[in-house]
Amino acid sequence: MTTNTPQNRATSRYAFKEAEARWQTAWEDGGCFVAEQDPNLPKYYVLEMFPYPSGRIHMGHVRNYTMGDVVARYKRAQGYNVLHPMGWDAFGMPAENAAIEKKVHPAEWTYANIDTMRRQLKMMGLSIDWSREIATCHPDYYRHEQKMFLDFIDAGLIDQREAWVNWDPVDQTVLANEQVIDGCGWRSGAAVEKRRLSQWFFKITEYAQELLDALDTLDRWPDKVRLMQANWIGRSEGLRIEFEMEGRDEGLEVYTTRPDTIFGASFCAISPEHLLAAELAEGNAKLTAFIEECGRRGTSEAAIEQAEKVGFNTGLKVKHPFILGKTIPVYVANFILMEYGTGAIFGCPAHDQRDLDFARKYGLDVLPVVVPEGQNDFTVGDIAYTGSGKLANSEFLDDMDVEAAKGEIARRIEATGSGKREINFRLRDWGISRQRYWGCPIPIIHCGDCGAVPVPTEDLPVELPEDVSFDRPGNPLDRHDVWKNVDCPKCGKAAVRETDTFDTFVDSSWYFARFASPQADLPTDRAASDYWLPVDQYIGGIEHAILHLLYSRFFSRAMKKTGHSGIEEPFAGLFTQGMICHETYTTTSGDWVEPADVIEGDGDALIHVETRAPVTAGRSEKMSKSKKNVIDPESIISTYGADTARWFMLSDSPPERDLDWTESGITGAWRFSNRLWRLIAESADALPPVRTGPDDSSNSELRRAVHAAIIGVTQDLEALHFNRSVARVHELVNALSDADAAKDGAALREGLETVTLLIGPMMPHLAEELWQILGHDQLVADSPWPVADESLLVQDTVKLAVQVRGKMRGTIEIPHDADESTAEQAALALPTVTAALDGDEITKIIYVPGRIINVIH
RNA sequence: GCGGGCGUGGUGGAAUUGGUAGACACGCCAGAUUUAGGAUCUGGUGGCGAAAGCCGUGGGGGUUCGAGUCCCUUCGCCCGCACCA
Repeated sequence: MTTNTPQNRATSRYAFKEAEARWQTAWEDGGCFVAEQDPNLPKYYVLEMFPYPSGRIHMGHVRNYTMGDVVARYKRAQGYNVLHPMGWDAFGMPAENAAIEKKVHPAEWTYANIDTMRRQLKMMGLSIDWSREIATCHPDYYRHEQKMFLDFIDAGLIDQREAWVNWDPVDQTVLANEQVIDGCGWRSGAAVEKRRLSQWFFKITEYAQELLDALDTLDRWPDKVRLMQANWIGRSEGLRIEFEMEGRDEGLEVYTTRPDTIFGASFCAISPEHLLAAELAEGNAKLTAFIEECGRRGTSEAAIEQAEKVGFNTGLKVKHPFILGKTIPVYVANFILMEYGTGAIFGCPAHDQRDLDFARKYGLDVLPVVVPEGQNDFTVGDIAYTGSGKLANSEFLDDMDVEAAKGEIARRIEATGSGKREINFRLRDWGISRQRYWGCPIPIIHCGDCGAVPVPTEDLPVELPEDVSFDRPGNPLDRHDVWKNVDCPKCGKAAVRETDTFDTFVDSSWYFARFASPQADLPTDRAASDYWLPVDQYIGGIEHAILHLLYSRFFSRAMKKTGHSGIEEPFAGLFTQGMICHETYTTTSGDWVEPADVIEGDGDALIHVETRAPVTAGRSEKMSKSKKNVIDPESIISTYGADTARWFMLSDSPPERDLDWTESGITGAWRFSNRLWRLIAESADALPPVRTGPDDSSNSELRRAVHAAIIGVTQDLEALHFNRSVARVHELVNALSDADAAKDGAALREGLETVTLLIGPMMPHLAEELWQILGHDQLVADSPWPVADESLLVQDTVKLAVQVRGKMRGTIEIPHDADESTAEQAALALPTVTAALDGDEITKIIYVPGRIINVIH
């Protein structure tokens, strides 16, 4: 203790380094944040998306974990039994890239990163139960994942089939979509090919309807995330139609959501991956080349849809089902997805933009069959018409609206037996096979006789072999003969292990459940998970709005079906935070410059600190290493302290929006924390002693400010509006700074104690320090949240805005329960009002008690 | 291409959800003070105007007694798109 004599307090600044370390030790020694199951206490499970151990924490982590920590500490103060754990999403490609580039084993690299990042997170003073830490790359974690996979197989939730991948012929490896740049492998530069590989799938599509319906129950999720998931699931009601093909026995099955436009059909198109395309390509070199060319695109939907729409006329024709004698050409087209519907469509160019682009390119007919109300001479140019209207050029459908026409076509098609109504989903099954080393091994053994045989439970875990090298292309598991070659568990013959590993999304789809019982022998301890689950507040980046969250929702259902859990929805509350941005700097030659290397030269011009070359400030962008606009959290915490960093993260920017990192922002937070420390350290000795009984303080104005702040901060924290709670704390501190310790001692003590408790979740170290200075022995971490005395907030009079014809003309102060005539009289007595009326007759007066009075003339 | 979001002073943002636009903070201006500190304190600060006042929430239009908030339209920027995590 160095700061506790009055002299020191008055003259020194807050010694954050020493204090933060001291309070972190106090929390740890007291076991403050160790969560224990207690059925008598209401639980609250706060979880932030766990980090990938990429090396060091970044500002996005600081923001994410600060917000979660505020919620955790606030809920703890409110009397909840809080679970707030931390772990590592530790499998993934960067570890393998490091192995290739830096010759370090993925495990070694990963665990070293975890050590660094754990140490950095601990510097932040988070209220985390570190005894529950898990890492997904540890066999103690992934053995349970393998067990659940086997249970999922038994429950019929798993499928094995072929699927397309991006293949790099030089690196002999499968590429992620992000590794395909302009159709070439990111490392080798070789043209990417598409290959079909046998892969494992989770049958998430069986839950499509349920996952869609249950979105309505997630009332503490952002609407936009629910909407994005609903669109992703993409339920559509349409019609499957079989067209007769000329000169062939079998028909062509297409799926359409616009059967009403069938009279406008001018072509059919099938996916390059369609079986018919493959059949026609045999002995047709041109078509084969076309299909191969399509295969050189990436597999991503964005790449497919953005590519210019091209097709290949197969020469085949189908018969129009309703126009006798009319035939329609069949194309193979690059924009048809095999995964959706039947992999074949009929194109009606007038009413679908993609079809229109295609038709214009190949000179196909564009016949409008839906005409907007009142436009009889309607034609389509370069923009397809997708709105409502009346059917035209469509024989028996003419003059119907779109919905009626859809129904009529469906009825007629079904009557002929050439098709049926069908509900389709855009959602595809979740392919989980990854041809990589650093992931959870898929516990399957392939036997020539028995096929794919699950590894028996007693043989789990299937551990990754450690003696692997990355000096050759391809998956090291594939060439690890000792690990790979095993006996078939069924028949005992020589067999080989599955060398694919799980998608890392599998790891992150159930970690929240593992935190409830991280040491359990089974994947979950049901008593623990039944108590703690679901997660009450989940916090993370918007970039996970779809995949991670949807997969976790599926996994919860699968775990319920297999008895591993009792819940369907994993995350009762969800909050998605914005990103951290920073100004970018470039030299005249366009190279990025780190903020730390930029200084002001002569005048205001920016220059490079060493080369003195001129530097241009660019727009603020998401912090990224490639743009060199990152600020290292550890250096910020060392310089300003964890509390200052946390306070800045919470200030100003609404948490769901992007936050601009600025030097002035962090120094502003730094000054505020010192100002608050000084305010309390300097007045502590002049205050009356710690209260023991009811408050009898007299300064009601000050007390009103204090209790209004309690209500405001509580509401704002409850709504996760951290920036507003920060503003309210500022307001309270401003009010307290104006108070006189000699005159309003008791009220001031109440106010200072209150503000200390209110900042507790946000600046926990400083709060402990101030609480001690104010004479308390107990930790803030163990203290209850302040409760407002609402009776102090009742005011006798209210200030009312007075408008004349909606224009603000002044204010009046009247009793809060004043009747209309009192308010009117007061309003009309205002000189600004009489001036604005200018003698006109009043036609109407609108009086909204407590809000406004509006005089109309 | 499809889907989603955002736009308010010099800056970050606030606005009880249709009722006094700009809380709070940064910056800036003026002053004070000093143990010269990553200072502190006091006052001012949306724009135009001497003032009265007028104008102001990306642009245009509409609904309403009243619109930052609701509707239509338009522009700009950002995010996601299934093997990144």
